[in-house]
Amino acid sequence: MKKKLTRDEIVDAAVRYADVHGIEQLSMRQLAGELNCGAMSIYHHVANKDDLVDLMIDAIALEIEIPTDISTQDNWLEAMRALIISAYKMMLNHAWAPKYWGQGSGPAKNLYLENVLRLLRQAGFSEELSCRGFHALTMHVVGFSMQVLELRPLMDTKEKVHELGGRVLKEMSAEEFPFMVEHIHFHMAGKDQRNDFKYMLDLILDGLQRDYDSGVVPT
Amino acid sequence: MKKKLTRDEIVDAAVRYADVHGIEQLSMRQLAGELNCGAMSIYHHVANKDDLVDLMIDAIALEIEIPTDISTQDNWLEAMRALIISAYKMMLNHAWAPKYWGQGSGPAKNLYLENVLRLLRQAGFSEELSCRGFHALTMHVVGFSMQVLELRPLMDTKEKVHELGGRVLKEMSAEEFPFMVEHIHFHMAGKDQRNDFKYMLDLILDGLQRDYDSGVVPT
DNA sequence: AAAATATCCGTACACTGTACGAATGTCAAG
DNA sequence: CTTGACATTCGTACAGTGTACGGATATTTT
Repeated sequence: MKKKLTRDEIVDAAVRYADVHGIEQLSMRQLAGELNCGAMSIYHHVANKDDLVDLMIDAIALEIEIPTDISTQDNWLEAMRALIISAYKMMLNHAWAPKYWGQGSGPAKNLYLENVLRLLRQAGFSEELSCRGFHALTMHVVGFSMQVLELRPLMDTKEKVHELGGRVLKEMSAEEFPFMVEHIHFHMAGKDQRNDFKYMLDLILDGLQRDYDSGVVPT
Repeated sequence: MKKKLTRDEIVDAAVRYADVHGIEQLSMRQLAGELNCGAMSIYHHVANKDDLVDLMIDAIALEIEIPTDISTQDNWLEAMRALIISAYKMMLNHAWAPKYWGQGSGPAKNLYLENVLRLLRQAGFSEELSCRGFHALTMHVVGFSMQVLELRPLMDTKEKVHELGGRVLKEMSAEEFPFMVEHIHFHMAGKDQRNDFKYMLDLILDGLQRDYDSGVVPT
């Protein structure tokens, strides 16, 4: 018998492999190669591949920084901002995560979700408004990171932006899609250095705060 | 020789098959069975499976209702609302769409994106603010529909909501996750009949309008 | 020491995408 | 009508996938 194989080792190796090579390249045999073991050995610690992905999701969920009770008391808004941004950054560190985030449900992920809810409820939001805020915020993290992660590999250097922009522009007529062409030129000029994630995050948070202050009932 | 096979037939059949059985069940052989042809025949009309998915994306993009110039003149806001909601409804009709939306780039999809940009620019938004609005709105469609489509099959009937809620509650201790437990009970009570998609959409649109009125420069 | 259990892994099977080339149909020029 | 070029269909084959099964070996329990 070789070395003792553990669940955590397997999951860690799978996460690393997916980070580097993409999750579509992650197969049980590849992973076994990484772990210097036979492919079927993995199945003694993991039910099947879907189960493995679930465990991977919860492994990366651990990277989210959970607010302490102390940091909460000051003001819920800053604590929430930090929590959501931390979750967002975690997603950006694992390009495969947003697409699979939804199908996982482990303790670390639950702790994250619990804290989103907690900050809202303890700030005095009604169950209804908390429910709305909860879904809005968690959706924003997944949706935005997915969008960014699709675009980023195509535009992470100035050269690539130009190369891609040029290729797209060649196939797209300026008569048919004048605003798209303008938009691509805008990106190619490198003028999009804003942080839209935080902008939209504040949009949501401000909206929630307004509804809270005005006592609006969600409809 | 059997019947003449066309690209559109293939793509339509693929979309229907993915709608019914899920895209993960869509294989070239299954699709060939649906079309009463050999698996390899498909490759004469389609480069490979990725290409097929691209074509599927553009096929469903056709379902988005594009605003006419007339409907635009009244007010851009209502036209934009209608356009975005139409795109959202299209996504809901094709559960596999949001995950693959990003990797497709055909004329119908481009026309949709072009119109999002057009409405903003013709309403007088700067390039900068249009860029922000464009990404915010298109992201909202994909992100929100993905979230909804993950949850919906688990909670599309009262029985399933109860069954799922009960199962989750059994594994989740109320001491560890009190707010999650409360949240699940809230959903199980059927009190979440709001339309959060439109709520958040208006949040974005109002935010853009405010920035426009106050002449804020995106940072 | 013997039996039970945990862990590892080689083999096999049904499935996938698709490269290759052979078969068959369609059509145009001689 | 014949012939040659091209379009279209599809059978076979191959490498890769997830994983069921059962045998081998190590560890623990009795």
